[in-house]
Amino acid sequence: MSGNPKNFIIDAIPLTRIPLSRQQYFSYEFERRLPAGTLVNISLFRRFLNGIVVNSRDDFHRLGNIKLKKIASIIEENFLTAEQLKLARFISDYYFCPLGVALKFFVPRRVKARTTPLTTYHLTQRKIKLTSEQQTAVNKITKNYLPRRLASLPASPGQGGQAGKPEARSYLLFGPASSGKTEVCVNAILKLKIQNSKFQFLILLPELTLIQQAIERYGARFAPEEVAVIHSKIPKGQLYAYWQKIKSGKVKIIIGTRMAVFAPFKNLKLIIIDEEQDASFKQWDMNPRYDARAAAEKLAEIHEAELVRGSAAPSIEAYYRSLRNEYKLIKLPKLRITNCELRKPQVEIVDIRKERWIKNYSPVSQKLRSEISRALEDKSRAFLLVNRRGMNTLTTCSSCGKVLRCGRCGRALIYDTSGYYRCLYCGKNPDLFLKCSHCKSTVFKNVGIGTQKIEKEMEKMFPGAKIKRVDADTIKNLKGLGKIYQDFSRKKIDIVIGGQTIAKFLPGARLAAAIDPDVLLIFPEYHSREKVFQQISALFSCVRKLGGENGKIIIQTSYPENAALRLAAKEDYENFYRLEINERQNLSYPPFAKFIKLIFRGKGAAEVEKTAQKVYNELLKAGGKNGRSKIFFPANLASPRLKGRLRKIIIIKLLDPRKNLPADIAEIIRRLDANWAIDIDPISMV
DNA sequence: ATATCCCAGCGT
DNA sequence: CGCTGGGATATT
Repeated sequence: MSGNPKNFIIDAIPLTRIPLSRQQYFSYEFERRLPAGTLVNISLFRRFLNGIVVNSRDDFHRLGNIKLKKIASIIEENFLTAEQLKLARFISDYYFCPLGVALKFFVPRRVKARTTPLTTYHLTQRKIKLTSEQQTAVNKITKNYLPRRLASLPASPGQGGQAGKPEARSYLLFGPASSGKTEVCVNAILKLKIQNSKFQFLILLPELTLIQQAIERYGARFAPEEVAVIHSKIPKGQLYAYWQKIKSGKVKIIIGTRMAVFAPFKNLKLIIIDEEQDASFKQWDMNPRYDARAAAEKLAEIHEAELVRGSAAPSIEAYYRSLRNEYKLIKLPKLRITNCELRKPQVEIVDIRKERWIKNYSPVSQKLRSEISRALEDKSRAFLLVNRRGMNTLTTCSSCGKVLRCGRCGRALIYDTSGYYRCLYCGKNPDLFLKCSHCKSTVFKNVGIGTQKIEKEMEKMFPGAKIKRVDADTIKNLKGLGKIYQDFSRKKIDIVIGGQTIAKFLPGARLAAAIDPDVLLIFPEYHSREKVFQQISALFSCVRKLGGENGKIIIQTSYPENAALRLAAKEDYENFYRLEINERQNLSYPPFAKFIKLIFRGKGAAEVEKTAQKVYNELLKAGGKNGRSKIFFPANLASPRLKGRLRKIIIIKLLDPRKNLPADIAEIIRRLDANWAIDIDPISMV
């Protein structure tokens, strides 16, 4: 007989991967109850690891001879808050991630900080008088500051609203570049801070590059010890110190990237998601593949906090939801800056095809070239936006310029390393000897301009100019970033070449140009047009930062008639939205459908083929019944081989995104082993 | 993470 | 029949 009634059974989640098909907790013996959230050390199959207590119960006389191991040691009682446990559960359930893996992200490495953080702020506490529109926005955001129970939100993001109207506690703050969105947020925070000095505020940013200016704008209003900065480059010890100060309530404002949602907030009252449209909020490369925007929404629900999504070009999903009153839409008027009226930047769409007629084969048009040299003469600066996606080639017909497209699903065909043209979306491989569907030509051109190519071109064209290419390598450390910022401000750099985030990071440029938005425009993704719109909108914010100066924007393209480009050039978001939402509805894309991406990674081609086929058949059987979902045949990826393993992708499209995932499909996904990557609401489908 | 079990393939 | 290696499995 085992089991001692005087003891207690403690259920704990080991911080490791337990297959989703199994129970996520394991039971141990201990002489007293332990509060949920306690960090313990437990033995699990001949090794010791950390775990989180989720439940304690009385022991009982266990049948058979079931022996439980003892909790090895208690590291810290009440280590995780009840709110953190709730959020971890949500992430685990919604994103099909083992609970122990999700919890890992809530547990920082418990090490002493080597140095005390010494953050210096540019204390530019200039008092700016808000416009009446801005003041109204502040009032709207803060009017609900008293805790009020929220009619239960939909359990999962992107699932639309309830029949009954929920209290507006989520806002979409929509205003063009320099319309004062940050001022509104700062003032909302200050107002709430006066109401109750214990309130905590969270500012989420999509990328590291944007952290510093957020610290300057938000952090300056708080004492240095009330500010925490959370991102992956913060040293472990310092991160842990911040974690403790957030938990104790000492820290009042938390500025960070997506991982900041895991912090142990004590009295969270307002969450601001800046650059709401940015896809970097979604973690796509490892578990949990969560979207910080969805997590923040859950976090706001758990803490009964206000949530503000801010953007100059909101995501289609957010705007859609605001029109359905799931978010309250707050619009700031165009072209108004706090103290001076701005002239609209001159925007020019340059038809790059005409360059070929005048025998210019450079990726830089005559027009852009002359604008750059004019900028150099004026000693003003230029920013050239090059999509890093340029690595991916797409193919155009050399004689008519049409993009090669898949006959089955209409997406652009991509030249594969194996030497064939493929549709990476639906897996169809067209004929070996392709003909252009339009003009029957068999001569194609693989398109793709990278940052290096433009850098070389600039060196050739402007030998005296100071040129800086900013890409992933440069962003690796914060010091390098700071240097670029300073060099650019002090005019030590004339031309910067980089991606979209650099446009938002830079202190502004007189000339901003999109070198090749076409790559993005015809990229085989349902949201490619949305991305293009966002990129052009980033050029506007880059140029606007120079205050009253008259800026210039150049967009190079082979599709000057393209509606997304033309509306972006006019900053006409509403019409772009109308166009895009119709397309999404007609073709059943988000927010009218929901995608799930399953990727299998294996060694041998036969095994990969077989496994993918098997799961595909199971899914077909489960989902095919009611016509509510569509399962795409296992396809190859843009890079079929990765880290020596072959890969196959299965896309599930749920046609009724507001309904819960069908139970039989969920069950199949739960049974997939560790060789499968599960991505709910994926950003990319290739 | 890793001991253990199971099975295929091989040699005697 | 026994030995070996590889792969899947379970973990309180």
